[in-house]
Amino acid sequence: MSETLHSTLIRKLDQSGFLTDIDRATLMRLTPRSRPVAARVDLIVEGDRPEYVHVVLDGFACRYKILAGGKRQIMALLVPGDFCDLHVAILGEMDHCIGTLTPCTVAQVPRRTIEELTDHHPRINRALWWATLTDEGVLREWLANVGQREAIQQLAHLFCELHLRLLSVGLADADGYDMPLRQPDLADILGLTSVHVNRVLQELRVAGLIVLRSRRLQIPNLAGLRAYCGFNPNYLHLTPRVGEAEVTLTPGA
Amino acid sequence: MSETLHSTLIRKLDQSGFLTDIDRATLMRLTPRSRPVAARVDLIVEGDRPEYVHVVLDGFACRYKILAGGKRQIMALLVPGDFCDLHVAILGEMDHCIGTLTPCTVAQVPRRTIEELTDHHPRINRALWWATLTDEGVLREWLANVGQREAIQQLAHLFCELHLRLLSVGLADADGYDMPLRQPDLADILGLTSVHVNRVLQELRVAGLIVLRSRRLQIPNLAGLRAYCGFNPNYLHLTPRVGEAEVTLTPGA
DNA sequence: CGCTGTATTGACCTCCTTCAAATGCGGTGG
DNA sequence: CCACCGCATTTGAAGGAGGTCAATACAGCG
Repeated sequence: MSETLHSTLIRKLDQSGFLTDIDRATLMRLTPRSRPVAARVDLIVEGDRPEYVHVVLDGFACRYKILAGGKRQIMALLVPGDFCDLHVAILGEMDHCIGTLTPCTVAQVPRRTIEELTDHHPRINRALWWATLTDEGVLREWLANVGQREAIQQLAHLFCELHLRLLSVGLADADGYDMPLRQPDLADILGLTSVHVNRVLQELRVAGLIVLRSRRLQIPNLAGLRAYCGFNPNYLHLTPRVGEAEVTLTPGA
Repeated sequence: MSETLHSTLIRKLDQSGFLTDIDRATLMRLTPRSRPVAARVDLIVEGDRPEYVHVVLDGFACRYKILAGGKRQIMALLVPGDFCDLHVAILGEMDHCIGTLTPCTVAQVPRRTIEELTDHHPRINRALWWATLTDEGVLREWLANVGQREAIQQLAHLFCELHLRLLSVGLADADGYDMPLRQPDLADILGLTSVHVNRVLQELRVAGLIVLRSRRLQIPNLAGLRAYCGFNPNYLHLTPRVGEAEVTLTPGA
């Protein structure tokens, strides 16, 4: 199921709209080196200064921090195509951890290779900027989600976001996708307890907004779910063609 | 009080450690154009495609979003030296608003100038990357703050962060700084109500952790405040010299 | 000295947490 | 095919952090 570094990376960076054939050829010359990683394994921990930048080829990983008190906050979901740690190419030391949530395939690119790309290939540099800035857009939306929305709308919003992100990499279809995250993972994304996530999931089911069983999320009424949480996909900066079929933006409850 | 674009920008980007004299000379050739902006005024609103990148020279501004329901989440504080919208040079359309919180002086740099810098000046490019990635680090910490900490520790953490950030631009001293934010602003940063911020501020005062009156925040016991909220400054990626005098990292309560 | 905006207080409410136990489910071995 | 194990989900009861609404106090300022 897992794809190559080349196809994954090119599909991802092509979404920026900056690449030319020359750039794609440059990316094709990268020497892929990938490895399987089990679920719930750390790829990088806070304080590391890794020599490689990681790209997820298959599975779900996440950025997270453990705070004093032992609570975990997940600060990003990393799905196939996402860079785990472009940061370290610039900042040196990691200020958070990266771990798998499901079994993953992960590719490694030497830090020097990234530096070479940003220094000498302006359009690839811009495409990498684009990837970083869209990540930041997602992060901002998550902050708004956790800070302002009620639990039930938080969950609905997360499901809407994942739907579009997975669509853009061919891992979802119009009305659903595989949802391998467990309830405690969802809880640590949203700043809730897993108990409350459980109760709220049931509310969403009863409202007919989702069908979630055996690790598969079905969305019977996409427009309804989006309206319910006030979902506006602009922060993902996707090309218009990705799953924009019938976005109805009625202000949510 | 407001400084020039040149000195502000160079001080900021120099923190990355990437600039040479040549780069600084390049930055000196920028033609500054700055303007005063009153408090509570929008510089850019969601959906804009501005032709200028803004830099705060004086005062406090913020990134924010208004969600369906009218609630405001502040997603970043912009203090002197901070870029408001490097994003637009790459992403085109803004996915959030930027507004002043206090009276500000703001400089404008044409979008094309930024593109020219990122394309042809590798070390300035990296310095801009550094600025963006540290912003992202702050955003992650805010998410963890809002998602996992109790209100009183959230406030303490915010005060610790601001202390270091303002120290790094010469706007704080060892034991305090000017705090122009009103309680509703603090509330929208932390995902709380202003009523609750008020009550929690009093708790911090009673605990002897802060003295806050007439827009001035005093921190009588910095190590104590940091320990109280488990503050770890690593995410700011500051050079060691900035205010690291006596960071004591005892895990917070 | 009154005006305006911010800070403060009180009473009540509810969303979410906590703790602990029970249920369900996918796999495995007998 | 069934019994059993380990894991995730589900449920219940009770408590607490923070929200809501509305009134009051206060500070800076013309």
